[in-house]
Amino acid sequence: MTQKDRMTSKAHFAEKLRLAGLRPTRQRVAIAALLLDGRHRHVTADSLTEEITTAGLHVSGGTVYNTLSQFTEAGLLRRVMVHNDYSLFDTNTDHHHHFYEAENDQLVDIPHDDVILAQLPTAPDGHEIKAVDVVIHIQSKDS
Amino acid sequence: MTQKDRMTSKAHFAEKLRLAGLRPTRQRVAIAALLLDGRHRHVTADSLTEEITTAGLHVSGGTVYNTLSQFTEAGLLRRVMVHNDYSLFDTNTDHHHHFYEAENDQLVDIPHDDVILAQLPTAPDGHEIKAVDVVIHIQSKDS
DNA sequence: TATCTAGTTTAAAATCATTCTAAAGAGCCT
DNA sequence: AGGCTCTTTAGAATGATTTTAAACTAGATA
Repeated sequence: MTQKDRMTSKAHFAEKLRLAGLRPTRQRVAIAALLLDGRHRHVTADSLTEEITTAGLHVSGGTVYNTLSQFTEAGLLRRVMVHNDYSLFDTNTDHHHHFYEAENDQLVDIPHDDVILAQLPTAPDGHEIKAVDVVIHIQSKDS
Repeated sequence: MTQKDRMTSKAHFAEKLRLAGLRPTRQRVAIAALLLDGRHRHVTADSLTEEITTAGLHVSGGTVYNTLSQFTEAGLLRRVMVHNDYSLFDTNTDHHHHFYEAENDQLVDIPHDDVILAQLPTAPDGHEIKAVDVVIHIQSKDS
C-alpha cells in the first residue's frame, strides 16, 4: 500500500464514520481502518486492542469498548451473542448466521446460501422485528 | 397444599435430581421445587435468590450460581443468550425460540406452533449439531 | 488563523456478575 | 454411628465493562 493509498483510505474511513453519524476522530478512524475494510471476521475488545498495539498505535481500553459499542449502534458492526464471557463483534453486518463451538470458543459463519429460515412468527402486538439471530451450537462428534 | 403433598413433592424433586445425577441436597431440592414444577418462565440468579428469600429460605449466592449451572448442565434448565449483562435461564427445555425486546429486557417465548426452521446447514466436518438457538429481536413500532 | 465549545479520549477507579477458596456441613454407604 | 466424598458457605478474587473527572480535539465561527 502506497502513502497515497493510505491517505485515501484514511479519508474513506473518515467519510464512512461521518455518514454513520460519528465524528471521525484519530482513534475511530484507526479502528475503522482495521475493522471496516470489508474483510469478514470476529473480534473482541481484547483482540482488537492487541491489533491496535501491533499496528504501533495506542487507544485506551475504555475507548476500544466505547468504539465497538458505537460502531455496533451505528450498524457498522454486529454484536454476536454466544456466551456471557465477553462480547464478540462481527465485521459482517449482512444477514447471516453462525455456528458456535463452545469447546474451543470458535465462531464460524454459516455460508450465506445455506438458507435456514422459512417463515417468521408475527411480532407481538405493537412490535416489529429488528433482527433475527440464529446460533447453531455444535460439538466434535467424538466428545 | 397439605403437609403430605409437600412431602410428596419434596420426594418428587429429590428423585428428579437423582435421575439427573445430582445429589438431592436441601438447597438443590428447594431450587428444584421453585423452578422445575412445570411452569415455564425465565429467571436470573438474582430473581431466583429473591424468590428463595421470599419463600423464607436461604441459599448462598455461590450456590445459586452453581445450582443454575448444574441444572443447565443436567438438562433441567436452558441458558438463553440474549445479551451480555447477566445469564438468563429458561425453565422450558423443550425446543422453542424467543422474542427479545432489548428496550425492556423482556424475553418472550415464541409459541411452539409458529414453526420457523426450514432446513439446517450441515455442521462442519467432524462436528454435529447440539442445539439451535433462534432469538428474534423486536422493538416497539414507535421507537 | 485564533478561538470556542461540544464531543472525545484518557488513565484510573468503580461496578457487578460470576467464580474461587478454605473451612464447616451434610448425604449416603457400611 | 463412622467415615468419605460431595456440597455449601461467606467472603475474597476475578475480569469484562463502565464510569469518572480532567485533558484534548474536531469542526464551526469570528
